[in-house]
Amino acid sequence: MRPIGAVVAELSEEFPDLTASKIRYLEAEGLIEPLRTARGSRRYVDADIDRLRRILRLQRDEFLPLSVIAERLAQPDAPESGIASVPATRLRAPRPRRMSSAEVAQRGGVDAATLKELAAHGLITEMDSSAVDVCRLVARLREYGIEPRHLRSFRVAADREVGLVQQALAPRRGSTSSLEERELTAQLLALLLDLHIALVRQRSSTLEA
Amino acid sequence: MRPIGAVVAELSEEFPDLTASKIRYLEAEGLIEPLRTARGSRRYVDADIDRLRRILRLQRDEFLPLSVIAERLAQPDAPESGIASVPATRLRAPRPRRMSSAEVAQRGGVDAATLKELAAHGLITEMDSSAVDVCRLVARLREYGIEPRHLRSFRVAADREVGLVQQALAPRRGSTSSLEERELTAQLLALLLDLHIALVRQRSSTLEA
DNA sequence: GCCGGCGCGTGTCGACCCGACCATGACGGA
DNA sequence: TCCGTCATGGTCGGGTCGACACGCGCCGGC
Repeated sequence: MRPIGAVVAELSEEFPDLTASKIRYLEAEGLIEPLRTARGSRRYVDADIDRLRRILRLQRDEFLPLSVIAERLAQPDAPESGIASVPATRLRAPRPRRMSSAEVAQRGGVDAATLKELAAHGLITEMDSSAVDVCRLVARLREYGIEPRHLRSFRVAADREVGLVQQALAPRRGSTSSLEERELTAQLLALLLDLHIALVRQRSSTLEA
Repeated sequence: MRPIGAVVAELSEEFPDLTASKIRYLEAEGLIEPLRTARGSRRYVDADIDRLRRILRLQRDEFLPLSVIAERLAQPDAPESGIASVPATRLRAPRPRRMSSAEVAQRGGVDAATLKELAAHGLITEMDSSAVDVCRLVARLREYGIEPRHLRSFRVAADREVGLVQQALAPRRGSTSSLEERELTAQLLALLLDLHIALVRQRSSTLEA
């Protein structure tokens, strides 16, 4: 139950350039609706502050436009903890381009031996643009002392994840168009990915203690 | 080696409202620099098209402003396939709030029995806001016939992922500040998450065939 | 009397669209 | 062969929309 100035002060630690003007603007756009005193002065309760903080984070960290933020906040079943859902479009993604293993190694910034190792551990199954991603990530992980052999469990996890989707969609086989099926696959994968993220976060927060 | 109209036509399938005007604008902003004929007409090679496609995807799927897109494309070790890196900020995230299991069940939209089942399978270890996320995701997965018991492997995967980070950072224990350490943890987790995503994508693309 | 809050109008910046106007190259007809 | 016209592409300047910042004049309370 605080006036607008107090809100700015309270949030100015995390958002130094927050202004009263901006808060009023967000209200004008329908993103928040604080109480009003009899005189018309705005009063904010804790829930308003929470919502405001979420809005500002989505802006700052994910660069979302206000219209998208409004939608996202309107969906009550979206994850609430600051981890936004991985948009399905990112998994729907482009058809990967096939390339030679030499090209994969070069673009991925690893040598041929590493590439072989990755293939041996099942981390790379196809020589295409997704393999390039894997190479780059592996190269960066190496800086932290993490070697390809430490990553075998990731292969297993990915296999299971995809397998689960296949299994879940098996009953619908043939009854839907291939377009719908791709869409469903992407949605399910996105959900599972979110679950994975949520679990990792849960564990890593206990890790800090 | 095509003129601007051909580029628009080529990309109009994925980006129906792409215009020549927009492509010129992106060039003015320094995001692409096509070749020029002697007369001054723009000519685009395959690499330009690839880059353009990446720019447009980052705009459409992640709503990034052009300035951020420019930075991201300048970093050569970023994933290239349309799956952008999970921003570390999303894992750095807010301190989870502790709550009662009743509250978790209510906010997560599941019943007490389901919650117990999730705890039994190790999918929920703490009663806090991250647990709410897990509940919501599980509830939605149920619509596809995926039950908590199918998700045990996710727990294992998350445990290993966090364990790997712990192990990788163990040698630095004590030598860095706890702030730096949190930062490092977040970065490593983000990298591993990207790897997970890349692997899933690799597998799901072969699945379509 | 001054500070914090109010609404309102104007200004700015990013990301474009659009129209004016000009240059080129291909085509068909006189 | 020359001409008109059309499609395509170029620059340039102005207009729009979203997301604000800023300043104004005006209140009410201490």
